[in-house]
Amino acid sequence: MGATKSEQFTKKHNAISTLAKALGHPARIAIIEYLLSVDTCICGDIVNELPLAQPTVSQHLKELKNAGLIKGSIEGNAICYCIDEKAIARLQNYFDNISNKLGEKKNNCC
Amino acid sequence: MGATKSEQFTKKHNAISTLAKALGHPARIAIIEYLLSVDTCICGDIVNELPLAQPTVSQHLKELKNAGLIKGSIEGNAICYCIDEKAIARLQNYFDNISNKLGEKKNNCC
DNA sequence: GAACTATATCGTAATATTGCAATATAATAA
DNA sequence: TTATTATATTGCAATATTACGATATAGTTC
Repeated sequence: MGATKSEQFTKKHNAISTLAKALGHPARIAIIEYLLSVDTCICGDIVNELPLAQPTVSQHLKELKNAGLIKGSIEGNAICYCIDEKAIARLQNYFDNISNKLGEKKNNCC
Repeated sequence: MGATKSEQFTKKHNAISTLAKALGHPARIAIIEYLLSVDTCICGDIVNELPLAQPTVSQHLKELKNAGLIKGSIEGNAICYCIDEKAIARLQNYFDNISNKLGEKKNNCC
């Protein structure tokens, strides 16, 4: 016991929870916000932006990448990490949808 | 070591990551979707909807509640759980914002 | 009151995540 | 080639999460 029973849930539920999970750490939100704030994509100084050691940052970047939230391309010596708009669009869509459905509901609730 | 260094990050980053983290499990997404699908709020049969034991479901509900994503009100013997629209609105807003900012950017990226 | 129903909490085992020092890899610069 | 720089991987300790049986709590019904 202890392992998440992901197989028991639908692909759709797993897909959304994977995206959400990747954003479920302040360091990873900070990374997303940093990528959003820099205009050109001279990333790599993300490490300097965060109060964490380089291996830890690398690990967080890997998780964001695995979840499909960011993508990285090699830029000579450094690596250029960017937000993947598709993942953001998927999340935006998801919450828009929930919001709409909540709006349609009669408020005979809690 | 091993504990998340949440204190090192801004309140805003922690606030969003807390919401995202709460949605970072397929069971909790399934709960949200179930709450969304039932019209009147005769909850309590969430346990029957999920492939998990009652204590586990109760724990997931607690986490959603702690994060502010759902609220519950006692309805006689049972409990009526509902989505908290404010939390959804916050998330919707957050991703809308990111999406907009990404749109404004010149695509000199990855 | 006792029995029943719905939910929460406790305790604990299995697993996952977080963080970092040390080290590896790979490109660039000297 | 030998630094130097940028990033990734390994290994491991600390902590957190997930899951559930057993049990507690609290309301309902009889």
